[in-house]
Amino acid sequence: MDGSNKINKKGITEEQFLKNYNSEKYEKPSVTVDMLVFTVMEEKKKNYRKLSEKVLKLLMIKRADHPFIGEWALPGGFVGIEESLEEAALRELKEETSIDGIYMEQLYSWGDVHRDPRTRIISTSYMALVDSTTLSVKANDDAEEAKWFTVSSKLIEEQKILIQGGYIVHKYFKLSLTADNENLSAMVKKTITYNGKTFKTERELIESKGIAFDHGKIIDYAIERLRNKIEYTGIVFNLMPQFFTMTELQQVYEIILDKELLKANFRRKIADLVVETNEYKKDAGHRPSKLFKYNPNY
Amino acid sequence: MDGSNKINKKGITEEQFLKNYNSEKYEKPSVTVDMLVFTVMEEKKKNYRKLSEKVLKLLMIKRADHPFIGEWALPGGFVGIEESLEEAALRELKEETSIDGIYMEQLYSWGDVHRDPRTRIISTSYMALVDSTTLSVKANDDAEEAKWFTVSSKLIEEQKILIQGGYIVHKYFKLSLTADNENLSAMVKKTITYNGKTFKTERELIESKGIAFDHGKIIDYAIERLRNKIEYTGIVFNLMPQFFTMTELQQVYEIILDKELLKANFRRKIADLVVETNEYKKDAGHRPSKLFKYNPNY
DNA sequence: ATAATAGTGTCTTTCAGACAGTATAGT
DNA sequence: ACTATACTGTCTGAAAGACACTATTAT
Repeated sequence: MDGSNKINKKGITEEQFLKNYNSEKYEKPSVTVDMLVFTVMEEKKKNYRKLSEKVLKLLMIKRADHPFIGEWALPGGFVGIEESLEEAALRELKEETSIDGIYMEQLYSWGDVHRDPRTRIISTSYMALVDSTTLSVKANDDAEEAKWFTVSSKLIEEQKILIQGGYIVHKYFKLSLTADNENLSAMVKKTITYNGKTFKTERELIESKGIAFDHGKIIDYAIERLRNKIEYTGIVFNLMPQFFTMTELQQVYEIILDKELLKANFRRKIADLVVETNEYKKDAGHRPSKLFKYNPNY
Repeated sequence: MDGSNKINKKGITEEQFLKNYNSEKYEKPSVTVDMLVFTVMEEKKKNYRKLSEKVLKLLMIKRADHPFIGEWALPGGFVGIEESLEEAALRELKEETSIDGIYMEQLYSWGDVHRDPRTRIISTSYMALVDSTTLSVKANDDAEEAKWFTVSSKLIEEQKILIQGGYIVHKYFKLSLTADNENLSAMVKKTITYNGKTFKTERELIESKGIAFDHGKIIDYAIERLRNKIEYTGIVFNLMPQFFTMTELQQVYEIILDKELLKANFRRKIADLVVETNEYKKDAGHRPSKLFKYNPNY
């Protein structure tokens, strides 16, 4: 970048400096990426007329070795010395899911000193959103067991404590992951401190059942981000197939936001984000519904 | 966490496993933190009646050694093996500014392979917002020169290219940093790709004058985040003194959003975020204005 | 008196929330 | 005919945007 021949105080040029640079002076942490792969799947219908319900799913891997042997962890792995963070994340994603062109964004970097019992590990988490209709989870090479868990995070308690010149709010979120015979859970305590001047938000994992490392906290963070972003971006469409009905789209909003929406209002709100097609979904014992697709020109 | 005596396939217990764990199997990247310390300062008045104008400032350090010797960089440094990312960021912040209780949040982790010519370095950036009235930048210990630069980022060109089944949008942002006799700049190209299915956003530094490393890109990212967050959080108050007038608050919004706001509407919008006091600012050749403070109960 | 800012009132348009109504397939 | 869903219309109230008006100080 700086092609100059400038010298530093010791009279050394940049070329010489770089040749003699020793990055091993201090001990380095290890760096990993963790993937949060979300998708939406359908539960089977209860009767021929009813629509099928949708659920939010997260991909987890069963740990085959220490530490946390037998517990479930986010897919992920070490960042190679010759690959960027994003390349590492994409590589991990491809190792688990077979398709390309998946939406992915960086979430957060977790750097507590003792978050991994093996050694000092800093992990950057990435969230990926996939359309389950085009998805296939790869055969488990390394006898690695991968499974989709239904996820939900619910606020179960909130307390506000007044302190000198400010206050502290504690929010307790119960995270649940379920899959056929597996039931994992975690309790995350989110603390917002206002000291009369500035805010500080902290997340603490106060209980973790069957979820390895601090991954319960990471999952909770990801769900929060997903909830926020669905409100002001077109991020949902990454979870949808190319063609979908308005009701299907609304269902996805509802499971992510964890609340019911009014049909008429929902349609008005997202009208500009979609384009109608001439196709209809003629399926069950009721009126067929028009298929829509994403409107990228908005 | 898992106090069990489970053994893995090789018949090894967790205790033995951890004792024999060797984290040096693969070469590790170095990890640093970079601080983006923003504040708002006043330019002197033009006449006795006029209000002073406000400017957004960013703290930069002049590089005394290779690489990028003589150019300006964000304050930052290596993460110690026994400190968390956040502790490292707080330590760097304290080395530059003397006061505690500063608002700080993690922004993003930058992990391109060749972003630093010395060695492979992954950097996590943190944004800090400080109230300039209580601020003092520390004396420069290491003959390190620290300086506040006026920052601005402007969208100067936007082009949309239609491609097979989607489009690409290029946005060019011109970043300017100015301080007395220094004039730094960078051009950042933000590319949004829509391939008919998912979006991808990339940032590329296409020009950098006087700004070291990829810091131009990081600064641009931070300004975007600040602009977004000011709209839906109370983050601004970290840039304000305890007591302020409505006009002062509006000025801070205006310099961050880089657009003018209508007084009456602005006051209505933030009315619930502030509480009026009985104090007035009696200063210049015009009507005194009431002082407000932040309303933390909102 | 004047210049500059402080502060308020109100009109219009847009949007969110609530609810009620009509339409249409599959059995 | 019936059931479950598809789809539309409209009322209300809140909020955003635009603009005009009045109030108050230091010089």
